[in-house]
Amino acid sequence: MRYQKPKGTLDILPGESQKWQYVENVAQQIFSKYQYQEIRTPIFEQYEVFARSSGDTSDIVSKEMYDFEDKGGRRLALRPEGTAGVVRSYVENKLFGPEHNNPYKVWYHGPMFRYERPQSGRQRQFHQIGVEALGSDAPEMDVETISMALNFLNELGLKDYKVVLNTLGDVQTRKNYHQALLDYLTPLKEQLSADSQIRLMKNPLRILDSKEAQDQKLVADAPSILDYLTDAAKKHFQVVTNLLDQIGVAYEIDANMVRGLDYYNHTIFEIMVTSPAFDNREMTVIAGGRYNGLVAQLGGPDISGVGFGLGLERLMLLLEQANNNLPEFLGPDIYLVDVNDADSAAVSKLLTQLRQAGISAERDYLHKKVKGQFKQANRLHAKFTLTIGDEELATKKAQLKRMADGSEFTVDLTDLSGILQQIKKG
RNA sequence: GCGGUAUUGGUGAAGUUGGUUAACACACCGGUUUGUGGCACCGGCAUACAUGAGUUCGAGUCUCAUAUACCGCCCCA
Repeated sequence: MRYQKPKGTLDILPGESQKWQYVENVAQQIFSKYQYQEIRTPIFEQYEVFARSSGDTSDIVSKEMYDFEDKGGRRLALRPEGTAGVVRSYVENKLFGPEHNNPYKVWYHGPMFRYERPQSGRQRQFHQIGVEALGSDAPEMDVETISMALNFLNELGLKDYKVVLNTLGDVQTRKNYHQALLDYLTPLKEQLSADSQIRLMKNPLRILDSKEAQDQKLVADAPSILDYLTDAAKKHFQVVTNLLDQIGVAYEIDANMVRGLDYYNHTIFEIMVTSPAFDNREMTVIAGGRYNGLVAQLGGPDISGVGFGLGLERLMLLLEQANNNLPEFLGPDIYLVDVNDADSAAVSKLLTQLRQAGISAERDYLHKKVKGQFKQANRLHAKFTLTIGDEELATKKAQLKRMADGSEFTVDLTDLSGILQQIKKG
């Protein structure tokens, strides 16, 4: 039997994992400047948490969710996205209460699961970093969210992106527009693609997003949601765009941009990039928006939220392409060579002392000969080697060799700080 | 869920109309150097061609099924 990882999953091996740590560290740094703190919620939740929040007819719920029954007969699901779990936690822990700071700002990172066909940058287990700000319906909060996303990308050295913006308005807007769209499209039903004919019943907004040429032609003359905004919704969006203008964030408005999840309203945005990593096709790396009403939907008070999520697999492809100086794993500062097994205990003892003194140190564990140990030290990119044998142990003097140029220094084995000093000099 | 392409050692791969020991290179290990790396030379390294069936005297080479990867659709991060 030959085992292989499940379809659509990835081993993130050493070498690769450094990049992930780097990105997560940058996220942590940037987000904390905006006073976001990390939250860790379960990887699985009650099925209903996702079904209720995302919408029963959404693709995620209807065909992409990993749902299962546990041994106690509970219906659970692996999280397909991060927001629902965070909101559930916010409600369950009553984080809206007066003793907590609101807006309550959290970020998270971790694996998400969707049962779909894997492709480049798309996995069944994939990873997202996301942020949520709960408890403010101020448009300023939308803008902060967008600018934080951009700040994050900038810090990673990614520059070639554009911000695409739209508004889905409030409940009344949605209702009015929904009807207007139906009025327009229903007579044209026969001209729509087969997929879009189904969408017409389930979620007509999605037709706006169709890639079928025949649909796009019809959509071009469809009513725009921007003409159906209520006064309040219009005002909210205006403040958002004004603020973006004032802080110098360029954006495009795409009135046809929609969302696969039902819980969004008001401002939605995507940050898109065009990169050789995706064959120079436009690709969304960050998507977010406002979801007033979701907290209430999951049993909490009528509290607003806004956030975004980004796919780490896609981000990694971009970073590789951008070829920014990503961190590499460094070899040991010193590699201890033991000449024969009898000296092994002394070597291990010194090794421990060196590590306790705060430097990275390594030795041989394969009983290699001296030559082999030097090869190994070279391969690990060790900065120094220290050779220890009977003679050295007897005289307490040993040769510290700088691997870069081969120069050697005699050091006193009883003088740990002297050795450390020499190593720190490089 | 639908369609297309692919799958040979640790890696990159060659494998002719199905017919002896699965080429070559890199990496790795060992030796030349009985205590010192990066170079050179020598040697070693796939009972095995994704898995399972089938056709055949004989299959890495043909057929079918399954798995996985990649690409497109759907959808999305």
